[in-house]
Amino acid sequence: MKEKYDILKLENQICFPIYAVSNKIVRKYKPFLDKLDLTYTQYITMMVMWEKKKVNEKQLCESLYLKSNTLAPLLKKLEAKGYITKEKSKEDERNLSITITKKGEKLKEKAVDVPSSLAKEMNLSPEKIKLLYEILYEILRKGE
Amino acid sequence: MKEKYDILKLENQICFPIYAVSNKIVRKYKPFLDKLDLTYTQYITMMVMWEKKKVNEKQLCESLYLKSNTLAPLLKKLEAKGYITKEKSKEDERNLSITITKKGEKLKEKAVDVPSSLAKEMNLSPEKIKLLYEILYEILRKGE
DNA sequence: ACAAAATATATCGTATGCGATATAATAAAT
DNA sequence: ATTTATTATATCGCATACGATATATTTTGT
Repeated sequence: MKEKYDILKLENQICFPIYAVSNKIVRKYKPFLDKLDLTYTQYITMMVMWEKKKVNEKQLCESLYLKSNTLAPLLKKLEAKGYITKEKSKEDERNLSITITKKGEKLKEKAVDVPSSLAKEMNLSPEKIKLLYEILYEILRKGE
Repeated sequence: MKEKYDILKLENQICFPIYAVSNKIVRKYKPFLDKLDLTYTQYITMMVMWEKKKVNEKQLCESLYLKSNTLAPLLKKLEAKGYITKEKSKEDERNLSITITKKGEKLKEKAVDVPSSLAKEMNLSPEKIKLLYEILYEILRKGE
Protein backbone atom coordinates (compact mmCIF):
# COMPACT_ATOMS: atom_id res chain seq x y z
CA MET A 1 0.00 0.00 0.00
CA LYS A 2 1.59 3.19 -1.21
CA GLU A 3 2.08 6.01 1.19
CA LYS A 4 2.73 9.73 0.75
CA TYR A 5 6.18 9.51 2.33
CA ASP A 6 7.43 6.55 0.28
CA ILE A 7 9.20 8.96 -2.05
CA LEU A 8 11.44 9.89 0.89
CA LYS A 9 12.73 6.35 1.39
CA LEU A 10 16.37 5.86 0.57
CA GLU A 11 15.57 2.84 -1.60
CA ASN A 12 13.40 5.00 -3.84
CA GLN A 13 16.12 7.53 -4.61
CA ILE A 14 18.15 7.55 -7.78
CA CYS A 15 20.60 10.21 -6.62
CA PHE A 16 21.64 8.34 -3.51
CA PRO A 17 23.19 5.29 -5.25
CA ILE A 18 25.10 7.62 -7.57
CA TYR A 19 26.51 9.37 -4.51
CA ALA A 20 27.25 6.08 -2.75
CA VAL A 21 28.94 4.55 -5.79
CA SER A 22 31.01 7.67 -6.26
CA ASN A 23 32.32 7.40 -2.69
CA LYS A 24 32.97 3.71 -3.20
CA ILE A 25 34.95 4.39 -6.37
CA VAL A 26 37.22 6.88 -4.64
CA ARG A 27 37.84 4.30 -1.89
CA LYS A 28 38.60 1.61 -4.47
CA TYR A 29 41.10 3.78 -6.30
CA LYS A 30 42.99 4.75 -3.17
CA PRO A 31 45.38 1.77 -2.82
CA PHE A 32 46.37 2.06 -6.48
CA LEU A 33 46.75 5.83 -6.43
CA ASP A 34 48.73 5.75 -3.19
CA LYS A 35 51.53 4.16 -5.23
CA LEU A 36 51.52 7.22 -7.48
CA ASP A 37 51.25 9.62 -4.52
CA LEU A 38 48.01 10.98 -6.03
CA THR A 39 44.51 11.41 -4.66
CA TYR A 40 41.57 10.63 -6.95
CA THR A 41 40.98 14.29 -7.78
CA GLN A 42 44.67 14.79 -8.43
CA TYR A 43 44.59 11.71 -10.67
CA ILE A 44 41.77 12.95 -12.90
CA THR A 45 43.51 16.31 -13.04
CA MET A 46 46.67 14.59 -14.26
CA MET A 47 44.57 12.72 -16.84
CA VAL A 48 43.72 16.06 -18.41
CA MET A 49 47.35 17.13 -18.20
CA TRP A 50 48.63 13.91 -19.77
CA GLU A 51 46.32 14.49 -22.70
CA LYS A 52 46.53 18.27 -23.12
CA LYS A 53 50.06 19.06 -21.81
CA LYS A 54 49.01 22.69 -21.31
CA VAL A 55 45.68 24.17 -20.18
CA ASN A 56 44.07 27.10 -18.41
CA GLU A 57 42.59 26.62 -14.99
CA LYS A 58 39.20 27.43 -16.47
CA GLN A 59 39.47 24.64 -19.06
CA LEU A 60 40.48 22.30 -16.25
CA CYS A 61 37.43 23.31 -14.23
CA GLU A 62 35.18 22.65 -17.20
CA SER A 63 36.79 19.33 -18.03
CA LEU A 64 36.50 18.08 -14.46
CA TYR A 65 33.15 19.71 -13.62
CA LEU A 66 34.79 21.28 -10.58
CA LYS A 67 35.06 24.84 -9.31
CA SER A 68 38.12 27.04 -9.11
CA ASN A 69 38.05 26.95 -5.32
CA THR A 70 38.46 23.18 -5.41
CA LEU A 71 41.18 23.12 -8.01
CA ALA A 72 43.30 26.05 -6.84
CA PRO A 73 44.67 24.35 -3.71
CA LEU A 74 44.93 21.03 -5.53
CA LEU A 75 47.06 22.61 -8.26
CA LYS A 76 49.35 23.99 -5.58
CA LYS A 77 49.91 20.45 -4.36
CA LEU A 78 50.55 19.07 -7.83
CA GLU A 79 53.02 21.91 -8.36
CA ALA A 80 54.70 21.14 -5.01
CA LYS A 81 55.04 17.51 -6.12
CA GLY A 82 56.68 18.71 -9.30
CA TYR A 83 54.10 17.36 -11.74
CA ILE A 84 52.96 20.73 -13.13
CA THR A 85 54.01 24.35 -13.33
CA LYS A 86 51.78 27.41 -13.20
CA GLU A 87 52.22 30.84 -14.72
CA LYS A 88 50.07 33.76 -15.76
CA SER A 89 49.15 33.63 -19.40
CA LYS A 90 50.98 36.18 -21.56
CA GLU A 91 48.00 37.04 -23.77
CA ASP A 92 45.57 37.50 -20.88
CA GLU A 93 47.02 37.84 -17.42
CA ARG A 94 43.74 36.77 -15.83
CA ASN A 95 44.33 33.26 -17.13
CA LEU A 96 46.45 30.79 -15.24
CA SER A 97 48.37 28.62 -17.65
CA ILE A 98 49.21 25.16 -16.36
CA THR A 99 51.89 23.00 -17.97
CA ILE A 100 52.90 19.42 -17.31
CA THR A 101 56.53 18.79 -16.32
CA LYS A 102 58.90 15.99 -17.34
CA LYS A 103 58.23 14.37 -14.00
CA GLY A 104 54.50 14.64 -14.65
CA GLU A 105 54.92 12.99 -18.04
CA LYS A 106 56.93 10.24 -16.44
CA LEU A 107 54.14 9.50 -13.98
CA LYS A 108 51.90 8.49 -16.88
CA GLU A 109 53.91 5.30 -17.32
CA LYS A 110 53.14 4.24 -13.77
CA ALA A 111 49.49 5.27 -14.11
CA VAL A 112 48.81 3.27 -17.23
CA ASP A 113 47.99 0.12 -15.24
CA VAL A 114 45.45 1.79 -12.95
CA PRO A 115 42.37 1.72 -15.22
CA SER A 116 42.54 -2.03 -15.82
CA SER A 117 43.01 -2.69 -12.09
CA LEU A 118 39.87 -0.75 -11.35
CA ALA A 119 37.96 -2.32 -14.23
CA LYS A 120 38.69 -5.68 -12.65
CA GLU A 121 37.24 -4.50 -9.34
CA MET A 122 34.15 -3.02 -10.97
CA ASN A 123 33.61 -6.10 -13.13
CA LEU A 124 30.78 -4.63 -15.21
CA SER A 125 29.76 -5.90 -18.64
CA PRO A 126 30.67 -3.68 -21.61
CA GLU A 127 26.94 -3.19 -22.32
CA LYS A 128 26.28 -1.89 -18.82
CA ILE A 129 29.32 0.35 -18.95
CA LYS A 130 28.07 1.82 -22.21
CA LEU A 131 24.56 2.39 -20.83
CA LEU A 132 25.91 3.93 -17.65
CA TYR A 133 28.26 6.16 -19.62
CA GLU A 134 25.53 7.50 -21.88
CA ILE A 135 23.06 8.22 -19.11
CA LEU A 136 25.66 9.91 -16.92
CA TYR A 137 26.88 12.20 -19.69
CA GLU A 138 23.28 13.04 -20.50
CA ILE A 139 22.97 14.27 -16.91
CA LEU A 140 26.26 16.16 -17.09
CA ARG A 141 25.26 17.92 -20.30
CA LYS A 142 22.00 19.13 -18.80
CA GLY A 143 22.17 22.70 -17.45
CA GLU A 144 25.20 24.34 -15.81
CA MET B 1 44.72 4.93 -34.48
CA LYS B 2 44.64 3.51 -30.99
CA GLU B 3 47.42 4.33 -28.62
CA LYS B 4 48.65 2.73 -25.41
CA TYR B 5 47.73 5.75 -23.32
CA ASP B 6 44.18 6.17 -24.63
CA ILE B 7 42.90 4.27 -21.60
CA LEU B 8 44.12 7.20 -19.48
CA LYS B 9 41.95 9.76 -21.24
CA LEU B 10 39.17 11.23 -19.15
CA GLU B 11 36.63 10.53 -21.89
CA ASN B 12 37.40 6.82 -21.69
CA GLN B 13 36.70 6.54 -17.97
CA ILE B 14 33.47 5.21 -16.52
CA CYS B 15 34.29 6.17 -12.93
CA PHE B 16 34.85 9.82 -13.69
CA PRO B 17 31.30 10.63 -14.89
CA ILE B 18 29.91 8.88 -11.82
CA TYR B 19 32.08 11.10 -9.65
CA ALA B 20 31.18 14.23 -11.63
CA VAL B 21 27.46 13.50 -11.56
CA SER B 22 27.62 12.84 -7.84
CA ASN B 23 29.15 16.27 -7.26
CA LYS B 24 26.59 17.82 -9.55
CA ILE B 25 23.75 16.18 -7.65
CA VAL B 26 24.94 17.55 -4.32
CA ARG B 27 25.14 21.02 -5.87
CA LYS B 28 21.62 20.65 -7.31
CA TYR B 29 20.16 19.63 -3.98
CA LYS B 30 21.71 22.50 -2.08
CA PRO B 31 19.14 25.27 -2.68
CA PHE B 32 16.29 22.93 -1.73
CA LEU B 33 18.04 21.52 1.33
CA ASP B 34 19.09 24.96 2.51
CA LYS B 35 15.40 25.58 3.25
CA LEU B 36 15.47 22.57 5.57
CA ASP B 37 18.81 23.57 7.10
CA LEU B 38 20.25 20.21 5.97
CA THR B 39 23.28 19.27 3.92
CA TYR B 40 22.96 16.41 1.43
CA THR B 41 24.56 13.90 3.77
CA GLN B 42 22.38 15.07 6.63
CA TYR B 43 19.36 14.71 4.34
CA ILE B 44 20.02 11.08 3.43
CA THR B 45 20.70 10.39 7.10
CA MET B 46 17.30 11.85 7.95
CA MET B 47 15.76 9.69 5.22
CA VAL B 48 16.85 6.64 7.17
CA MET B 49 15.59 8.17 10.40
CA TRP B 50 12.21 9.07 8.88
CA GLU B 51 11.78 5.46 7.85
CA LYS B 52 13.30 3.61 10.82
CA LYS B 53 12.68 6.04 13.73
CA LYS B 54 15.43 4.29 15.73
CA VAL B 55 18.74 2.78 14.55
CA ASN B 56 22.27 2.00 15.61
CA GLU B 57 25.12 4.00 14.19
CA LYS B 58 26.38 0.83 12.55
CA GLN B 59 23.09 0.24 10.72
CA LEU B 60 23.23 3.86 9.60
CA CYS B 61 26.75 3.37 8.26
CA GLU B 62 25.65 0.32 6.32
CA SER B 63 22.52 1.95 4.96
CA LEU B 64 24.44 5.01 3.75
CA TYR B 65 27.65 3.22 2.69
CA LEU B 66 29.58 5.64 4.89
CA LYS B 67 32.10 5.15 7.68
CA SER B 68 31.69 5.90 11.36
CA ASN B 69 34.23 8.72 11.15
CA THR B 70 32.03 10.51 8.62
CA LEU B 71 28.78 9.99 10.47
CA ALA B 72 29.92 10.65 14.04
CA PRO B 73 30.41 14.42 13.62
CA LEU B 74 27.36 14.64 11.38
CA LEU B 75 25.19 13.01 14.04
CA LYS B 76 26.44 15.56 16.53
CA LYS B 77 25.17 18.31 14.24
CA LEU B 78 21.78 16.66 13.73
CA GLU B 79 21.53 16.29 17.50
CA ALA B 80 22.48 19.96 17.98
CA LYS B 81 19.72 20.89 15.54
CA GLY B 82 17.31 18.84 17.60
CA TYR B 83 16.38 16.31 14.92
CA ILE B 84 17.77 13.22 16.68
CA THR B 85 18.90 12.03 20.10
CA LYS B 86 21.76 9.66 20.88
CA GLU B 87 22.24 7.26 23.77
CA LYS B 88 24.19 4.13 24.52
CA SER B 89 22.18 1.00 23.92
CA LYS B 90 21.05 -0.74 27.11
CA GLU B 91 21.65 -4.29 25.82
CA ASP B 92 25.12 -3.58 24.43
CA GLU B 93 26.81 -0.41 25.55
CA ARG B 94 29.10 -0.43 22.53
CA ASN B 95 26.13 0.40 20.34
CA LEU B 96 24.99 3.96 19.87
CA SER B 97 21.23 4.09 19.59
CA ILE B 98 19.88 6.99 17.55
CA THR B 99 16.27 8.09 17.78
CA ILE B 100 14.35 10.66 15.77
CA THR B 101 12.74 13.53 17.71
CA LYS B 102 9.34 15.18 17.25
CA LYS B 103 11.13 18.03 15.52
CA GLY B 104 12.83 15.52 13.24
CA GLU B 105 9.49 13.94 12.37
CA LYS B 106 8.07 17.36 11.66
CA LEU B 107 10.86 18.07 9.16
CA LYS B 108 9.62 15.22 7.00
CA GLU B 109 6.62 17.30 5.97
CA LYS B 110 8.86 20.01 4.59
CA ALA B 111 11.13 17.45 2.93
CA VAL B 112 8.39 15.66 1.04
CA ASP B 113 8.59 18.08 -1.88
CA VAL B 114 12.34 17.77 -2.40
CA PRO B 115 12.46 14.55 -4.46
CA SER B 116 10.05 15.82 -7.11
CA SER B 117 11.95 19.11 -7.37
CA LEU B 118 15.14 17.21 -8.05
CA ALA B 119 13.44 14.79 -10.44
CA LYS B 120 12.39 17.82 -12.46
CA GLU B 121 15.99 19.02 -12.64
CA MET B 122 17.32 15.59 -13.57
CA ASN B 123 14.60 15.04 -16.17
CA LEU B 124 15.47 11.41 -16.92
CA SER B 125 13.08 8.91 -18.47
CA PRO B 126 11.73 6.20 -16.14
CA GLU B 127 13.51 3.56 -18.23
CA LYS B 128 16.88 5.25 -17.81
CA ILE B 129 16.29 5.72 -14.10
CA LYS B 130 15.53 2.03 -13.77
CA LEU B 131 18.64 1.02 -15.73
CA LEU B 132 20.83 3.40 -13.78
CA TYR B 133 19.38 2.16 -10.51
CA GLU B 134 20.02 -1.49 -11.28
CA ILE B 135 23.57 -1.01 -12.47
CA LEU B 136 24.50 1.21 -9.52
CA TYR B 137 23.15 -1.22 -6.95
CA GLU B 138 24.98 -4.02 -8.71
CA ILE B 139 28.17 -2.05 -8.09
CA LEU B 140 27.24 -1.33 -4.48
CA ARG B 141 26.52 -4.98 -3.76
CA LYS B 142 29.90 -6.07 -5.09
CA GLY B 143 32.54 -6.59 -2.36
CA GLU B 144 32.84 -4.55 0.86
C1' DA C 1 39.41 57.99 -22.52
C1' DC C 2 37.30 56.19 -18.64
C1' DA C 3 33.80 54.44 -15.66
C1' DA C 4 31.24 50.11 -15.39
C1' DA C 5 30.52 45.39 -16.37
C1' DA C 6 32.46 41.00 -17.14
C1' DT C 7 35.97 37.45 -16.54
C1' DA C 8 39.46 34.42 -14.23
C1' DT C 9 41.64 33.23 -9.92
C1' DA C 10 42.36 33.30 -5.10
C1' DT C 11 40.86 33.17 -0.31
C1' DC C 12 37.73 32.04 3.54
C1' DG C 13 34.67 29.29 6.22
C1' DT C 14 31.94 25.15 6.55
C1' DA C 15 30.94 20.26 5.86
C1' DT C 16 32.13 16.15 4.36
C1' DG C 17 34.86 11.48 3.63
C1' DC C 18 38.55 8.74 4.42
C1' DG C 19 42.46 5.70 6.65
C1' DA C 20 44.79 5.19 10.81
C1' DT C 21 44.56 4.91 15.44
C1' DA C 22 42.64 4.90 20.21
C1' DT C 23 39.17 3.45 23.50
C1' DA C 24 35.58 0.99 25.67
C1' DA C 25 32.58 -2.95 25.98
C1' DT C 26 31.53 -7.66 24.85
C1' DA C 27 32.61 -12.28 23.25
C1' DA C 28 35.79 -16.20 22.70
C1' DA C 29 39.36 -19.07 24.00
C1' DT C 30 41.93 -21.72 26.98
C1' DA D 1 38.38 -16.84 35.50
C1' DT D 2 41.44 -14.44 32.93
C1' DT D 3 43.73 -13.31 28.93
C1' DT D 4 42.82 -12.45 24.06
C1' DA D 5 40.21 -11.22 20.19
C1' DT D 6 36.42 -8.88 18.28
C1' DT D 7 33.20 -5.22 17.81
C1' DA D 8 31.31 -0.44 17.85
C1' DT D 9 32.44 4.37 18.30
C1' DA D 10 35.32 8.27 18.71
C1' DT D 11 39.29 11.14 17.50
C1' DC D 12 42.97 12.88 14.47
C1' DG D 13 44.96 14.58 10.29
C1' DC D 14 44.50 15.28 5.54
C1' DA D 15 42.21 16.32 1.13
C1' DT D 16 38.44 17.62 -1.13
C1' DA D 17 33.99 20.47 -2.61
C1' DC D 18 31.24 24.11 -2.20
C1' DG D 19 29.10 29.10 -1.92
C1' DA D 20 30.37 33.61 -0.86
C1' DT D 21 33.49 37.05 -1.35
C1' DA D 22 37.68 39.63 -2.76
C1' DT D 23 41.07 40.93 -6.24
C1' DA D 24 43.18 41.69 -10.56
C1' DT D 25 42.74 42.09 -15.47
C1' DT D 26 40.26 42.82 -19.62
C1' DT D 27 36.27 44.23 -22.19
C1' DT D 28 32.25 47.21 -22.98
C1' DG D 29 29.64 51.20 -23.17
C1' DT D 30 29.30 55.91 -23.79
